[in-house]
Amino acid sequence: MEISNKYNPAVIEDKWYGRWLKKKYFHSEPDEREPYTIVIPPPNVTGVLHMGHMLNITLQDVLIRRARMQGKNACWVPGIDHASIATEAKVVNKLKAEGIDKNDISRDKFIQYVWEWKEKHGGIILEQLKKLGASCDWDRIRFTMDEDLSESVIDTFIDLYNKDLIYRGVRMVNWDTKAQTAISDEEVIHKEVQSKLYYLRYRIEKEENNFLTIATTRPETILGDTAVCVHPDDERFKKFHGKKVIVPLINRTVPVIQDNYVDREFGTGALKITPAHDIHDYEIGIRHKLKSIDIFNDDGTLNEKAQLYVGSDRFAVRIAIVKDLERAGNLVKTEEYVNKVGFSERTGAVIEPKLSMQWFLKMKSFVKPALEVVEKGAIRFYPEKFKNTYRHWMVNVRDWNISRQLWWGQRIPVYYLHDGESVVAKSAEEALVKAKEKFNRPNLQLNDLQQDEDVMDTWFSSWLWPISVFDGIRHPHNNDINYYYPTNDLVTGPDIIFFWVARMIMSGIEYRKEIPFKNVYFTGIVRDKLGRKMSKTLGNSPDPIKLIKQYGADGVRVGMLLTAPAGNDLPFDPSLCEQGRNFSNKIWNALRLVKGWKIDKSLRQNETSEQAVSWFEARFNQILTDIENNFAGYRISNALMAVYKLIWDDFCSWFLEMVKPTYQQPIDTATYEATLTFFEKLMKVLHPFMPFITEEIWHLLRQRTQGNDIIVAPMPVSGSYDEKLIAAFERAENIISGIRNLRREKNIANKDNIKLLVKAGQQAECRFYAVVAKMGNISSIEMVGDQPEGVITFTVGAQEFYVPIMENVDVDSEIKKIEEELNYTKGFLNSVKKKLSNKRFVNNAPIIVVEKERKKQADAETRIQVLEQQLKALQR
RNA sequence: GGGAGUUUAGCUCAGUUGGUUCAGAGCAUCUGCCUUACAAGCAGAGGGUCAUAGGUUCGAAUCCUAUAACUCCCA
Repeated sequence: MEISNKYNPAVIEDKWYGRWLKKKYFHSEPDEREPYTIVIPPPNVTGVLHMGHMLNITLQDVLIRRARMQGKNACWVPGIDHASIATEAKVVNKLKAEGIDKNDISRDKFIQYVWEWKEKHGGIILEQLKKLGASCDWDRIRFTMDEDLSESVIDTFIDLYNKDLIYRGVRMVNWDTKAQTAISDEEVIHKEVQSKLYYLRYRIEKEENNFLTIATTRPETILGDTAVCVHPDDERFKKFHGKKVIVPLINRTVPVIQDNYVDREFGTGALKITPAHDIHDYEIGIRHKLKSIDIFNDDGTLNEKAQLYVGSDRFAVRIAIVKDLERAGNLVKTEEYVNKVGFSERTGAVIEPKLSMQWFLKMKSFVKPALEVVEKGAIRFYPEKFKNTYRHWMVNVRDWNISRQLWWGQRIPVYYLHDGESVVAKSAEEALVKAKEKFNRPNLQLNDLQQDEDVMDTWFSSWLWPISVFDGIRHPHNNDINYYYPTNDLVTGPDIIFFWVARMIMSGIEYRKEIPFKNVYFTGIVRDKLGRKMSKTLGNSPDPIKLIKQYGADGVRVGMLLTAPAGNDLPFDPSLCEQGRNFSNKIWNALRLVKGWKIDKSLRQNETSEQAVSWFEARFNQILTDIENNFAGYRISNALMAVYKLIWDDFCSWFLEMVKPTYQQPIDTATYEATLTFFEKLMKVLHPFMPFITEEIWHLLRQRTQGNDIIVAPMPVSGSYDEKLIAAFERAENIISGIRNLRREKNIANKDNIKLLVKAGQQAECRFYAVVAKMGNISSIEMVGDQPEGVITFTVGAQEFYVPIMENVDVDSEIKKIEEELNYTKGFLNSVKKKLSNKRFVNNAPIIVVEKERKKQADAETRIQVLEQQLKALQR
């Protein structure tokens, strides 16, 4: 068989992905097997594949493929979410470019445009996932705006409303002036910025030259001031108590009030109060029954209530008003100042605290059970440290603002009458029936009802995801939800622990009385080499599709996983994928070697091969146990590293070298069969990590019947193994390494065979001498009594070995070598003796530990004896 | 301002309830090899005061206290 000497992934990957799809291996239907379920964290409909997805998806694919091979009914549900703000912004911009203003078209027309956009550009990302090998059940793709999922969202709203958990009210919200909608607390990013602190003086009413000075970072908001506040105990301001001051430029008279909130150390100790535009001022305003003057329009420009600068943007006004204040003599001084400013996660706009009417979900009743399932371990977090973050948020949780002033999303199912009364219903028709009854007004018509203009937060769809993808909200007893829920593992980033993970736990308990998943694996955040988050604006993210072309999907998967332990940041360097590609190539070449062998059925298995096979059998089971433990603890990268070394070091470097027949010689059947079987097992263990190359090799190793594909082959399970055998082999490895060192030192080429003499004694025996002979190219191994003339020596443990050499032995260098070893061993012995002579150690330490030390002492002593004898022999 | 976490080799990280000369892995580096599967390779080697200072203990990378630096979350 001709197999190219470089592995070529591109063709093979497309071929196998196509066949897997065709055979429906990814598809799952409920049956009698144990289910294993993952729901994908739905990417944005607007998104394109980035490195974060690559990591996340690779991990999920590893888990799902492993479960599939373990005989479970594996179901990985893919999907996308509608990303209300981002998508709406995209479409608004697109329309603007075409000369269409959103405000000039109807809501229905706009939504139609969004759907068109979605059909054309949405969900590219899912197609890209296929390139990576993702084995999602593509027949189960869900979209948060699908009819059934939308209905689930509406039903949930109505249900929670009826349970009195949803309310509407005017609150201070985070206003995104660009998207012109409120956003939740979690969508605000606080960043430190360099700004200025302006000291402004307010004249005291009815007094000519008496002023009170305040400090502010937002001078433009003085136009909305309704008070100035000082600390009640602050001596400096006692004289102003009960007085009034005049707001500069607009000459509004406002009271000086007292409140403990004021930080006396900050600024001048006096605070201007603008209840409409600051959350703390808002609260003070309520306490002191202050008026609230909202001076901003929704887009961040000033309205007529500001009196001045009407129509100008808030940041332009800041510059202008400072000049005017200076001119009017109110600006005392300006200081440089670093403060934290909130930005919109979606649009980047500076958040404007704004009073507005919104819908909220009460969170309090959800907290206790949602916290408990994590605290008590019903749901486990990997790494565990995120429990702290979760707890902290839960304990301090605030009501969730679920309304958004947008059109793209599920519209709030509340219908208002002209007099402001309202009903909550699934449709206008239903609302009409309800309204007629509720208000006893049988003559009401459909056009007497006006539906709420707002839509719901996208996360209000996502929090139902593990339930709604199986239609478990609308039909709580259907087969799918009963079978697949709760799901098993969730793989996601720690950045959405509150947005999403916490809320799914809440909704799961509320609607299924059960947790939505058992384990949450938090991935690291993919960063560039300099530690910066990968982002489009920085342009520091490599194109995943290009990477796959360059290194193969398997190579990229390995590259992502090897250095990505859970929860740690992953500083990504494309050269990591090179390691993955090299590994593919290594495996490929192992295949070429094995498939190149000629088999001779008449040949009996030689001793070396027999030993090699018995060792690898044991070694495989030993490492497989490790791998299983790593999976159990979600140490996925450790599991991969273990297979990597098992294949590269143990299988390729040791096993294959041991059983490899000499050039152009045939191999016996028993060894050949054993080799193929090992190779097969290794490919199975590796398959979840590197699905493509393993499937290809699976089919090249042996003829397979229809349907005998590795993707559905049973995963090997670790068996017991002989630890003594493995230890004995390690000793053989040490002997071989001794021989290799000796060859290098004495410049004896590998192809020149040598003799090995073993000093007779207790430790002289080794069950792997045949292996030693082959790997060291030894012509014969003989037992001898005393050290013969003309040999050089090396020791393994306390066992001496001699190799006769042609040239004269360099006595001096031999002596030096032995003296070095002797020194080291004596030092070691000393430290052990010191320990043992310490009575408190011997009395207090566990017996096993003391025994170990005694054994060390004995071993060191015999070794010293041996070395000293060698030294004597040389010095003769 | 409040909270959490991190600090071990050039880089990324292991190090399980203190106990082997305990300081480890992968990559990178260096040396020697085109040895008939693989130079995308083989055989070797070097490299760390376990952030700092105290403490507990027979014994500390591991437990405690303080300090420093960094990261994240929240207000």
